[in-house]
Amino acid sequence: MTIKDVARAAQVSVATVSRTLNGHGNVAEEVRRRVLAVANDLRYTPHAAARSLSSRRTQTLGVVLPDLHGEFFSELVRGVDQVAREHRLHLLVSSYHGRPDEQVSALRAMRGRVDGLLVMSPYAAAHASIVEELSPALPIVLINAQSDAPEVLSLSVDNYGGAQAMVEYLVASGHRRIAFIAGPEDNFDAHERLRGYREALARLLPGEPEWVLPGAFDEASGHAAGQALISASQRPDAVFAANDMMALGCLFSLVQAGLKVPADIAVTGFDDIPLARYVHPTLTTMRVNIAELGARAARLLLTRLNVDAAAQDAQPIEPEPNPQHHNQSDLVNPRQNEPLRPELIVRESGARRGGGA
Amino acid sequence: MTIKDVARAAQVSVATVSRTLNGHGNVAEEVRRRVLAVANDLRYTPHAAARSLSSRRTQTLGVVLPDLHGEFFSELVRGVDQVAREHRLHLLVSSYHGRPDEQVSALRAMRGRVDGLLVMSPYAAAHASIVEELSPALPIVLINAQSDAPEVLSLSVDNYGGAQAMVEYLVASGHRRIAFIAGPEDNFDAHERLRGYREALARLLPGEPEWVLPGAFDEASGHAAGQALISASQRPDAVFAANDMMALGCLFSLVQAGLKVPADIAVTGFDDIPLARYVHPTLTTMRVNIAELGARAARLLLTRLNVDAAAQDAQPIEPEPNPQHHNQSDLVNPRQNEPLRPELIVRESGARRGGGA
DNA sequence: CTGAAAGCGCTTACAG
DNA sequence: CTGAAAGCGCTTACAG
Repeated sequence: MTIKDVARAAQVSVATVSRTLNGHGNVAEEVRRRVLAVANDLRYTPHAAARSLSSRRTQTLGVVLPDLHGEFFSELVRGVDQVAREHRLHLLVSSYHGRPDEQVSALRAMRGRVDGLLVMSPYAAAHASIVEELSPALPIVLINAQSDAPEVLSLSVDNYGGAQAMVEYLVASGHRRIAFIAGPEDNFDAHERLRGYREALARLLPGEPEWVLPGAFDEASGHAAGQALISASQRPDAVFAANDMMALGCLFSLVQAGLKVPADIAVTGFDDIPLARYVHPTLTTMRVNIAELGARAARLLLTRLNVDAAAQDAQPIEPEPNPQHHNQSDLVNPRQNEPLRPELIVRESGARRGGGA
Repeated sequence: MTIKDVARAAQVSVATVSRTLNGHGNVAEEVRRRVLAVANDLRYTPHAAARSLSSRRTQTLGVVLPDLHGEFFSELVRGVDQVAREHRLHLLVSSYHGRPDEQVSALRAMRGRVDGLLVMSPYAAAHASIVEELSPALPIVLINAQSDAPEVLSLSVDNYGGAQAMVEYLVASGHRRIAFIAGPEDNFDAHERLRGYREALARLLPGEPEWVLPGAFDEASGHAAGQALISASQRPDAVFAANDMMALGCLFSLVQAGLKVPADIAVTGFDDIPLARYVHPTLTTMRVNIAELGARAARLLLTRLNVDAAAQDAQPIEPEPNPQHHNQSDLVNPRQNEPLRPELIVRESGARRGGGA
């Protein structure tokens, strides 16, 4: 069942069938109807690979993630999927399970499969070379990472500002000795959050020393940090964990030790995972709208794709821009690559220190 | 950068380059090395669409889901992804957001994009026609649904057996009046769980009447069911919710009303969502290993693909089977399409009725 | 508005 | 073991 069969049945050339099916307009109305009717009767669907090969377009967006585990990635994919659907694009997902060499081949294999790529790489700039190798040929948007290559767009979460906002909140709530449970050394988000903690602490409480405990973004390391705090000679007023899983681990260890949260010690996190609102006490945290991050990254990529397409269209004859090219004026929003601001979610665990100051 | 460039640089024909890159073996060792070196130098990657068009293989598995929201789907995709990676296959994901008409076009559009399809459709047999239309051309594995078409494979969770096991546990724990919070009418899983509850109740407690409350698989309906139970003239000993979210909603409403769980009333769920181990009391439930479901569905699809490929290979000349064809003997496991058995996870909320019987 | 034909970049019998 | 050539199923200038 190919375009030839449709052409034969409709008594036209394959060129006319192609033009009709692609809505090129320059087809006589009567012929158009006939072709559409025949194609429908025959349940004809164009063969995607053939179409991609000749049109140089795959109608597919690639998403390359470090992993598919957990809510973060499913939310991200959900946001990307939503935008892709709006534009009738398909989604090819790929993960590299922490193996950078696999990511290289995964990225290379995208050639001829996707029109553009969304790449998430929390390991700071680890994959810069491959991205820069690909990006002239394939539009790429980096999520939560940066690249020196000017043609590589990127979109990130304002972890630095978010961490500052949390410290500001804790200080405003009367806390002074604020400990921080850091994330993995090689993690970009973790770094930015630590940097935000340090900056805000130095700015708001100039005399106060910083207090940083190591962590690995998992519950166990939060638990360990909590136990370290319990046995410290002087306990902090508040603990700010670089993510919610560690905050929960810490929370559990404090509660186990008989401490009251937040009366004895406040605990806050970062991410607003679903669990945050179910634990007792409920967790104060910074919410990051991951689906929104995915959706915005996808839109950013689409602008690149449309710009490129428009540039190609224009080359042959007229260099003047065609404003109605895709009726997607919302996509040329200049603020679209601004970092996403996390939102403070106040719940029980970070409440005001008993009676103020 | 095409295969021609590589051929020219290596001073061989494109056919030889193709054979080398595809590991066909019948290439002189010296030539093979030269081609590989040149291809590597040139950073050549075959164009996927061109390859697909001529080889009739896309090296891609399609996953069509009702939605991408939530842990269930991310776990499923994770399991599929793992198997796909092992076989160096790509993953095209698609969701239809509850719109059956969209699913039809989504499925059609898979032509030429994927070698096989994993389709999840909890709305009982709603999409039978489209699946049956496609399946002669495209191998399909249905997840948690069945089809009359014999060529459509399917894999499901043994919700019926799982629900029975939960009732058996509750009865063995001394509970007699066991209420059930049902799921959506049109949901296949929900139906099977209700059926399991009814069967086990009739079998184990012949005199006891069944007690079914409506629900919608969300927390709110579980909460409503809980309130209905509280105001009932005689409270049940235990409530078995058709999924965890409803169990949690019910749990919260009972605790709010001052009841003790499980002392006053036991509450159990189904699914073992992450929250289940964090609520108080922790939730007794049936665990369904969704990633395993995805992985097994993918393996089942792969056997179909390999069988078909083998059949094609065999047709031209020799009908004898080639046992070493893919060295994937684990894939021809005859038990591979057996339903996945959920596992009882005993936690606090479903504990033994005070002192037995 | 329509058709004949070239071409997209590969793979694969077919000959040698 | 190797190459010339057909063919996969489309799209798209190019003519008319």
